[in-house]
Amino acid sequence: MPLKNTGTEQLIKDTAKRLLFAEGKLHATTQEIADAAGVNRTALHYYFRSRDLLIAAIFQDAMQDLSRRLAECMTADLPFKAKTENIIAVFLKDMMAFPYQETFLVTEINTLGKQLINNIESGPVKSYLKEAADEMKKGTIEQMNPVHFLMNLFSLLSYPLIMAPLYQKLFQLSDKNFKALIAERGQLIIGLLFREQ
Amino acid sequence: MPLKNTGTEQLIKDTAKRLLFAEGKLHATTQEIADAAGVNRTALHYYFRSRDLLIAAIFQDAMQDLSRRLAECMTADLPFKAKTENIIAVFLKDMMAFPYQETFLVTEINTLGKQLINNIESGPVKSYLKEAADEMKKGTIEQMNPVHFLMNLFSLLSYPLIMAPLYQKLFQLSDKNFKALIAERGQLIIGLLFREQ
DNA sequence: TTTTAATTTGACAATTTTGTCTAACAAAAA
DNA sequence: TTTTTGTTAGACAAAATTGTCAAATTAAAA
Repeated sequence: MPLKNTGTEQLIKDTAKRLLFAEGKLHATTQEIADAAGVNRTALHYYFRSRDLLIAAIFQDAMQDLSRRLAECMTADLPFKAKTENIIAVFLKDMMAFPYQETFLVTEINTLGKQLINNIESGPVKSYLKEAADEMKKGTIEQMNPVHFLMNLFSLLSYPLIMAPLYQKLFQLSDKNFKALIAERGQLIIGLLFREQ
Repeated sequence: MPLKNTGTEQLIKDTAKRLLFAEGKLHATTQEIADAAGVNRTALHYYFRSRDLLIAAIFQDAMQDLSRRLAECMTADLPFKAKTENIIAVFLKDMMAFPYQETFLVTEINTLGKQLINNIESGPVKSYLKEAADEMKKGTIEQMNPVHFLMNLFSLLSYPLIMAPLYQKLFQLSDKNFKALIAERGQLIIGLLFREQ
């Protein structure tokens, strides 16, 4: 008999991702996840066997998603600056929806060990770094280790969103004003990373 | 009778901070903390009553430490660029020792609520932002909302260290090479934030 | 409709984690 | 030395969290 595919398995995973990646509740229990999904906690065991396996599935999904996004963005058939603008658009959007995804990944790696990372493809990143090096020779971007360039890019994109709860208070910004600031950052980052044309 | 002050209370807190802030094990249990400190788990209850209170104490300490560092750095009696260089030195050193301190703060805020932040002093930051605005008028730094300038600064400083476990793999860097890269970032950040002299 | 199998659920069990209590221990004071 | 009190540790209890099982439900297949 084929699966009925009621969507519950996906619902559980999506709900867990919302709690973990969007709301940043990294200690979420199976009960909290089940409640948020509106299903009995047993369903979680039916589909994933155990909490650890659910977390492992979410971890793998997130790693694969990150790998896929990197591969798509880094190897897009675009000139370097346009490619970088696309990276910013894609990652900024993703960070706004799921600011704590990378934090979750790192926390899991820190608690379970680095062997969790087995399948992250570094090829696409390598080729982007090579392009960045070429741009530096051309003089369109500052001379530096290309790894710095990429770390700068991701830092400027991601960190403000990860630290939003702290920074909103520190800078005394309303939700609305903070969002407006974040929306400005795409352009601003381009301006910082590329020399004035 | 005076306290014997065996240092155990401080030892427990320091050990917990090491696990949480340095090793990034945000799910550390009381047993793990006690074991790492080499004390009986009961000692933890003797000094802090409960796990929640220990976490609360650590949270308050971290917030106060952050506040203090901000106040000291932001109001130092130095010209703007030197002040910024000092901020970089101070925060880079701290991030190298405790990369997950801010992550811990944000995670706690996300799980327990924003009312956790009651006593962060925004005055010193405000005055630094004002100075940054003045520099923009003078033209030594790019024109932008000063909040962006400060978010850029902290992002460039902090994010690479927080994401080290991921980035080392993604960039295929040994511990040694990664450390060397991080050590370069102070200068690099200054170069990015300040116009060529 | 009846059958069949996937799904969902509630009750219960096991495990993990946290918290308490009492006694042992250690060091300063009497 | 004896007393006193802060500290530490082991045994036990409670609570929270996770895991299991069997029955009920649902929807597709026969």
